Amino acid sequence: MTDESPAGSPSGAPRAEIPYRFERTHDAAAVVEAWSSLAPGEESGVTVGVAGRVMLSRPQGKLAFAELRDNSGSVQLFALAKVTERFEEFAKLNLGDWVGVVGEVVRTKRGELSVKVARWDLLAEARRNFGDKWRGVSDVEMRYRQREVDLWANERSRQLLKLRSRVVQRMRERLWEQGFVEVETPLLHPILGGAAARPFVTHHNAFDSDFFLRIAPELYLKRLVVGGFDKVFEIGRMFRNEGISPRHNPEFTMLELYQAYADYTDTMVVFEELVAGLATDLLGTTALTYGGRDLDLTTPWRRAPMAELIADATGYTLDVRSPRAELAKVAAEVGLHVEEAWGPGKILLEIYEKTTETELWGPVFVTDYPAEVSPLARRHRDGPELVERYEPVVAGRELGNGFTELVDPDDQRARFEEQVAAARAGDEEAPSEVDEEYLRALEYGLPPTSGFGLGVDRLVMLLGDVANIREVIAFPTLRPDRG
RNA sequence: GGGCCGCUAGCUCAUCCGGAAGAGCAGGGGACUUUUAAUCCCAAGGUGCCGGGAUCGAGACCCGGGCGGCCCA
Repeated sequence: MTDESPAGSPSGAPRAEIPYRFERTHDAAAVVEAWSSLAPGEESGVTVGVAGRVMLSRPQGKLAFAELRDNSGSVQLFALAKVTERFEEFAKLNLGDWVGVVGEVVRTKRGELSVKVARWDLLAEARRNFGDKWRGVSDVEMRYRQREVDLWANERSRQLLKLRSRVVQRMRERLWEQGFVEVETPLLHPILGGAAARPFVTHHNAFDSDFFLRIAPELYLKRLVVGGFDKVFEIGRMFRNEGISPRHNPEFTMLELYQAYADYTDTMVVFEELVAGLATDLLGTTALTYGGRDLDLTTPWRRAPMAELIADATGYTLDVRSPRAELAKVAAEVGLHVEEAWGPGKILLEIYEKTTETELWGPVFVTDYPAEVSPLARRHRDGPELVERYEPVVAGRELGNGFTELVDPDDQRARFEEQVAAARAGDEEAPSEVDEEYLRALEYGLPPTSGFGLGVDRLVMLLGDVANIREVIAFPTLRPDRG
């Protein structure tokens, strides 16, 4: 179904040769805007060059009308046998054909602003059609596998990818304005690190060694802080070898940011101001609607410890210091299968994710995570079982993850060793060896630092009000169709 | 990984007690000097996702597989 034959067949009539370039003077939106006050039946006397796809065609004897669509919008083409060169051929243009047109801007008697075609070139022939001209393409599989068709057929798809582009652009500009330096760190990692996730593995031939596609840039970015970049960020692709769902794509885009001399209370402010600012830049407001429900991103956002939120949601008073047996009992009551290897912190986190996170509409910073599940975060100033970590939760999902960074090389080594032990016990999301290069960097001295990651795809979903991550990814990962 | 649903013309969809597969749009031919999903006439267009099975007979029923969607883990 993805390899259908070309629709119909060319008429066989000789087509003009495809030119190598076309001199465009205006895009469709510019024409429509510049001549908005032209009266019905009036001719502007100005000749323009426009180009795009023919999305509707209405030949009518010695006249022909067509809708020309380009990246900016649409404008009508108006052809007359007496005026338009190769009129017969123009009247036979197929939907989807690309044309470049030179002609005068006029408004028809019926009031439609048009370019009256004098000269024109076929710029590309559409040998395949672009779906039903009224209903477009709705087959979800086709929309994702043949995104080029979807983008022409569905305005909404185009809007979402444009929104994504503007989100990333404004994100960069805002961070630059705040003095953050944008950097790029390796995608090929010799050791797993920076997050808990199963990796993709690849192979470098010359070194004859395996590399992991990165699951997070965290350790490299903090090494740059050690090197003196006190405000850094990276926007880039991450790869996690996990299942696909409406909220997960195996490759996704993350902003990760670090600021020296700051703790987690400082970067929570950076986070909420960034997200609220982007909403204002792109939607003009922080009062959103998501999935038909109001969502107010106005700062400051609520901050609440995980244990408090669990108590609110479930009535259970628990924290990381609760006896493991008690935590396990509650976990079982809420339907979790508790594994032997889970300590109290892991059980508490699972209870939170199962019972509480999806119920949080937010925005809210869930704070103070168990140290056991946060190997890169600094222990809480109020007690070593917790760390100074937060996850901003919006619409029942985490939008990011941040913390006061662990700067003590001895504690970091101990945490790495716990992870390696977990990997030996079968945890496929844990690194199998201690990252000595990172520990060495910490030994050179990492000042007090805080940072966060922000899921760019999920942010665009939120701002664009869509439920499926694939809507905001140009080419989402699909199973190869070898049917 | 499990459950439910979907897959019919290039696109959007019908057909449904199991009895030789239809429409609109697109594409082809023709008419039409101000159209707006233009209209009208003509002709053409199918491996009913793939493979098995029961049946005189399957797009439809059964089994297996593929791809996708949603939900759950």
